[in-house]
Amino acid sequence: MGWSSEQKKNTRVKILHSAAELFTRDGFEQVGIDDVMHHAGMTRGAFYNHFSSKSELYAEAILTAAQDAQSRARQSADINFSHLIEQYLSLTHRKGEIFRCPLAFLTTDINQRDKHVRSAYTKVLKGFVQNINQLDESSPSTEHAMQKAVLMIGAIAISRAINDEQYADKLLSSCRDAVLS
Amino acid sequence: MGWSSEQKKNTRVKILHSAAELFTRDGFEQVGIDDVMHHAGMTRGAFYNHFSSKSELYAEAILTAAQDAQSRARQSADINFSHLIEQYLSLTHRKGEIFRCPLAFLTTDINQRDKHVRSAYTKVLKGFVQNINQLDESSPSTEHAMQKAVLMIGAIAISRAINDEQYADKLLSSCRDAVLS
DNA sequence: GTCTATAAAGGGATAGAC
DNA sequence: GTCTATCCCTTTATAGAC
Repeated sequence: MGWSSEQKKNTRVKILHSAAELFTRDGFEQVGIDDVMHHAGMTRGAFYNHFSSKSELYAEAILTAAQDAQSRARQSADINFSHLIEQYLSLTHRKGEIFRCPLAFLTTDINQRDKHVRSAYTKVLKGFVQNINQLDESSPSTEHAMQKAVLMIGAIAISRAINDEQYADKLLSSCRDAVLS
Repeated sequence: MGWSSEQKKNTRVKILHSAAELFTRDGFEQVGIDDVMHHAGMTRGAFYNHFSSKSELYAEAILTAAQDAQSRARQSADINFSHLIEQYLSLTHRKGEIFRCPLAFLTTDINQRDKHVRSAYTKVLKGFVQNINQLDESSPSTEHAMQKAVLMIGAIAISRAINDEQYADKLLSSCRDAVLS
């Protein structure tokens, strides 16, 4: 790979990280290509040298967002089941301050998009369930892993929607108890 | 109340049911005021005689959608805990064919909206948890009701996002088992 | 109270200079 | 490959006729 094409790949990666950050924060419709590019240090015109459409960007950004969230989460916790749960179902995650799992932050955003976006989301979800199944020593089955995944993702998604901080805290801690029991 | 103001209220209610149906199906951004009004049998200009903004309509439509979903669900099932669960976690609900719970269909749509929208969602969620707590005879506590609510809402929301029908079915049935156990 | 017409703003996508 | 400029369409919200 020559210098120019390597540079191009770096730019592409930079756009993807920018998109992952903005999309998970504000959703597909609220984020413009202008926002993504300016956040990456460029202007809108350069975008179409790297992606053919906003939707294509979104699909890839979901995969990037999942990787980003995982690597940021691992900086502050061991790879241990109960630590993973506590970090996922934390106030920090609910507020989206350090990492944002796209499964929880974009859940109902996905349904209306094209098949590539939905496939990306599906791929991330399957990896998430598999991770739980491997780390959880108490009950190794896909069904139990799915239940725990739904409790985790659902708790973050719902607690972010509601307006009552105390209720959100209680919801999170209730689900933490359920997943860890 | 005179004839004209009663007529006005009827029109308002008609707009709300139209909005509830379209918003739960396609989300806030995908639905225009034009769509809502034409689906209610009117044109866009008439809208602002009933609501001051799209956001205000959305907040009220969430409450209406919750009532509509509940009344439609009760037409085909007894008010019984296990029947409620089976209907909520059904293929019909996942596909949104007959009723659509706004808690599950609009989850991550809510976070970006104003406080009135979030308050409406919060109110519906609290009612949902309370309903579960009253109907569930096995474990009467707010914490258990919250866990079940998250499993139900999360399962529908996630299963609608993904692209793999078989996986979605397995996810739904796993959560059904968890809630009914 | 509902209609048509229009203002005003935003954003996806493309063209062409550099 | 990135820039500025522009096209074009959608959509919220308002004005004024009926």
